[in-house]
Amino acid sequence: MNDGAPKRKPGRPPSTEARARALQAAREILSTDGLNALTIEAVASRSGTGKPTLYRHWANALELGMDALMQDVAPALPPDLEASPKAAIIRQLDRLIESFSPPKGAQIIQALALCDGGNEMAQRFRQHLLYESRDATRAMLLGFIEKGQLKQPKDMDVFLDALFAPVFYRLLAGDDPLNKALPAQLVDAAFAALEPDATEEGQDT
Amino acid sequence: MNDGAPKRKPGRPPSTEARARALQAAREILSTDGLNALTIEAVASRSGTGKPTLYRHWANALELGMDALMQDVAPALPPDLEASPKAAIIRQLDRLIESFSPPKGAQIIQALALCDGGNEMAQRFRQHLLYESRDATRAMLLGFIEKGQLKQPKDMDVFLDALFAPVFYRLLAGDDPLNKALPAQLVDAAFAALEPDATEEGQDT
DNA sequence: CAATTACGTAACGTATCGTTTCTATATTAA
DNA sequence: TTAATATAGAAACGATACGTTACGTAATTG
Repeated sequence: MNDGAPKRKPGRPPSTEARARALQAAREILSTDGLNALTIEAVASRSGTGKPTLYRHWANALELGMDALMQDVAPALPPDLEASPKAAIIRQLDRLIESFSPPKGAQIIQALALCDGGNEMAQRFRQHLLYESRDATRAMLLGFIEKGQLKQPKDMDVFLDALFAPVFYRLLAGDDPLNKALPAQLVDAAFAALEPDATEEGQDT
Repeated sequence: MNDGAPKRKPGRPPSTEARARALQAAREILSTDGLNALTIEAVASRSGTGKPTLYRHWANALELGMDALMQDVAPALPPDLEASPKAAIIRQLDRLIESFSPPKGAQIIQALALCDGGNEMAQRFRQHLLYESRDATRAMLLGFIEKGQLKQPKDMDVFLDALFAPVFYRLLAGDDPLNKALPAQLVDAAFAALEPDATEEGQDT
């Protein structure tokens, strides 16, 4: 669109450095004092940025916090159709759980619960945290199904929920920290519903 | 224990009426203005209760809110071993979803995300909202298993997560309101993992 | 009645909010 | 070089809610 005309507006340009300093200060506050301590004034004083500057970039402290939290969440893995379906999904879930290591996971849940939902920042946040890895996994599953390596689940969304929802549920409950074994358990349970015949699992008892 | 001695302390007893007025005002504020608007001062002014009195009953506005929210959540159904396993579970989930009808569901999620987790109120809240129906369902499932009407899931907690986690996940995501069809979908998906042989469902295609 | 305890009101100091005003600085356009 | 423009950071503002205290009143026990 506006490629040939990198027309810069007159006047002093916004300082990318001030923005970066603010985000860095926010990440530090999050890691040590939590989301409740992340106030605009705390970030301003810690980063040496003026409050009006912060309000030019973010509508309020929560949006700043969401921005900071997103920086620490690894992007979803690209679909990997070489591995086995189970292994590929487990890798996606592992990646997700890694990004939610304390104290980040609880803070992300808090931000998800607090954010408005209507505004643009909240939508980016949800997309990044809830749907990116889910969508990548969906695409991967469709690939496996097409290749005949996977049976079609009755309802894809319900199937994906069985994989992803427990991760967030446990963060929300808070009692039971996410552990490394969870992804394999979830995948096993979900796949059991897909394999009424092929008993590759030795499911005696 | 202290049954024979209903020993009342000297002095004016706490007013149960003031407490009830506060909870009622809190419920009204929640239903119209949301959890963010539920401040101690708002409840005080609306209910005619003094702030010190409120602070005698609750440590802060969030705890008051949790107390108010709990009043609107129906208790879990008692185990029902007469119905079919699927129907009985669906009834539990229906009951749960009913309690989460807007705007309550989102507020409950918000309170779960915000509450400390360590303090006693938060534990009661989680027990009431996350675990009561889950525990009732677990007991019911064990009953069905004992009667031979249900196959034992590989991991009971993962199985219960497949039923309950998606409900909270969808509330957290916010995009996709809870609908009446969800419980049956969840139960179908979860049971698919249990019935590699007994095809009581007509699962063709 | 005296002692005790909760009630509601008013006021307090603190924190944070989001905004406004100000001067200094950086950048573009003439 | 100069004028115009827009951001930077500092300081102060009024507003809201916090959680606490002091006070006089009401209710209950002994």
